[in-house]
Amino acid sequence: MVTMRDVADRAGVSIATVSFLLNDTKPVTAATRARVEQAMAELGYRRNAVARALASRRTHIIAMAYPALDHKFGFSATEFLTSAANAARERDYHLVLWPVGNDGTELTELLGQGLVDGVVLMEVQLDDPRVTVLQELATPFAMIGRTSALEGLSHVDIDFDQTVEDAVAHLHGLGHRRIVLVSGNLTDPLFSTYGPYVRSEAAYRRIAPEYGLETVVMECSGSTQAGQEAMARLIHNHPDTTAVMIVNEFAALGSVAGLSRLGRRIPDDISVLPLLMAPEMAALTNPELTIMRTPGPELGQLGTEALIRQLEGADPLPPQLVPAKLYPGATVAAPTGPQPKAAAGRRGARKSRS
Amino acid sequence: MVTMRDVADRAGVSIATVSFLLNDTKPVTAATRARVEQAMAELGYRRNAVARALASRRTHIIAMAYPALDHKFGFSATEFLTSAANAARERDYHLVLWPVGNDGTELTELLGQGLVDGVVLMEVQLDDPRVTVLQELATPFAMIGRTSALEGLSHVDIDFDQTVEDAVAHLHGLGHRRIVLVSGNLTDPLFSTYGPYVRSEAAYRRIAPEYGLETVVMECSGSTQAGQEAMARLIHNHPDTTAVMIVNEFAALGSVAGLSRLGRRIPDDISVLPLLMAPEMAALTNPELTIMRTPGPELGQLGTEALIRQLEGADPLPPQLVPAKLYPGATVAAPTGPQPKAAAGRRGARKSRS
DNA sequence: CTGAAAGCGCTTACAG
DNA sequence: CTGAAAGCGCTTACAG
Repeated sequence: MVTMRDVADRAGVSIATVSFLLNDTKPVTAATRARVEQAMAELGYRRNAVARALASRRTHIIAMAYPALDHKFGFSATEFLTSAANAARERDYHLVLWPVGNDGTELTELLGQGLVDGVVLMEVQLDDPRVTVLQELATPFAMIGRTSALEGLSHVDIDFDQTVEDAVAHLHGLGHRRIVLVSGNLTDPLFSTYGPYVRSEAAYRRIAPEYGLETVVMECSGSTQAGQEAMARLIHNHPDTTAVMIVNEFAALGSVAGLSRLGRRIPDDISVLPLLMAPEMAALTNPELTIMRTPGPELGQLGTEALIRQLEGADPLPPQLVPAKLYPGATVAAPTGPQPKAAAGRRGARKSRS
Repeated sequence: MVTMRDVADRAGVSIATVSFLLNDTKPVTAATRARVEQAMAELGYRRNAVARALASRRTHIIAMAYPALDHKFGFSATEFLTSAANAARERDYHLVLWPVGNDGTELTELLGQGLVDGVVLMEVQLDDPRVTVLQELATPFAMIGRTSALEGLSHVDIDFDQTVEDAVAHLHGLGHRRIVLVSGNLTDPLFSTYGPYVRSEAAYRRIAPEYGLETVVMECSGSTQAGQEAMARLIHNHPDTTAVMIVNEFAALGSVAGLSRLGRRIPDDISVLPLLMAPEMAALTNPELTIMRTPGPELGQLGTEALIRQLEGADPLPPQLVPAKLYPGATVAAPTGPQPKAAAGRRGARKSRS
């Protein structure tokens, strides 16, 4: 292995000088620089990351902590992960993947090893024990998602308000007046404080009335099976529904299969609009889904960037909320059947929202 | 930060003794052990991973190198990744994710940093430049997948022969005599040497005749769109096909949609059997797919295990080939239409393969 | 069974 | 602008 010592000897300088040049931490004359750079090139020198980490107390490794047991690792999670890994690489950091429980004990254990400079937290609960752990250990971190209490916490997240607003506006504009939201299974303690469900539902309950719409929220677990079953309940309990918005991406896929099996034509009889989904997944159904596209690549990048800025002492990245944007497919269209009276009578009831 | 020095002082021993005990590398008397362990507990000592790495030349970090640009990161890849990350954690290793190109230049760059003990290679090409790089740098590695030349290379992979054999046997047993294989797009230089396509096709060409079947191989890129289009060609060129086996998981999903749009009933008119797919994906179609289930969790775990054994100098794990197993769904059934003469005439032509 | 000491390959005050 | 030296927190021959 070629060390800094070797380079210094060949260039006729001290190892300190090599280090200064390498890190651009002190000025070096052009002549010295040339000699050192030539020596490095000739020897094929590569700076040892471990030694650097020990001496500088900065490993340039960040961890992505995701609660493996509790959340399926779907397409969206994959987008977060790969974009975070790429963003880290671009900034000369490494990303390690830490599958940990939601309770923070494993996180404590891992952080104790001193291997990482900071942590990107995925699938954040409204009250997340991992946040407490990180704060107690004074470990820099950024959240992809948000706890309820946020003061001073670095985070990026989906803008659920804007996403739901855009989705409702789109459907309403097409003429839909019976729009149901399929959210999560809030009786499951794990998901009753899961941001995407809670925030989507809150946004829907606030926005739908502004459009003169009745609010109907259905609970549904995050699996294709559950999504399929939910559609049977929907048809039974809310037969006049013309459009369904659905939060979980797996359930959304199941809903299409479910409606088809129940003999409902999409989008002629009913429109389906997932609120959070990756395009790769949208292409999997027949017809291809119209979706609100999860900003996974953006958020993975932003979350990583927010963390690295903290680590480098740069200006902090302000919290960013990014909406899911409409990504056209073939499951949303104007309703064709007769409009329910109540809704029809409310046309124009939409409040101005300039 | 509590260091080994602090522990040693409080226990009244040298730091060497603490290290010996911690690593179980030299015997320590019960009395000494008790004192040291108490000191560690009282101080909340955690061994610093970076210092250990520098002194021992073993970082306990392994990298998963995946060619991000060239391969979609689908469900199967996610299964490999998460199971590898879990396996690493269980053995007290960390897994970093390296999105790298297929050509090995970035890999060289990253390996030079000395951060990882070894590499798990994903999406291995038959002739993979990354393998050359790893060998030249004498970096331990394990492949999930296989190059053509294998002597001495640690690897785990799908058992394509067994998988295709099982799939053909299953379909044949149900009465199918016109079984088409939809493989990859071999005109694309990147995929003409991609193991899953090449090996599936080779296995099919070898096995089908043993069952008295005519071999028909269709090319198809790895997207839902391509899978859909391939079905139009299939219906046109090979109208008497009763069953289709399809390698790529995205194309497989598209094929179901494509056949439906073309008015073919699945499985009444035609059976569909993907050769490599994750169950989460199989649930997405209507009807739900019968699949050969990719052994992603097994292979991710085995590949990681194979690498770690090399690193620890344990008995090497022999190369493992794991077949995809039949995972029942609703897209495979006995053919209902009239059997084509040629095939019918060959019944019983199956060679004995005891 | 235990310890003193060298060393892993860097970074970083400190001095000049 | 450059260098000598201490130190990061461990592991590991070597000696006893």
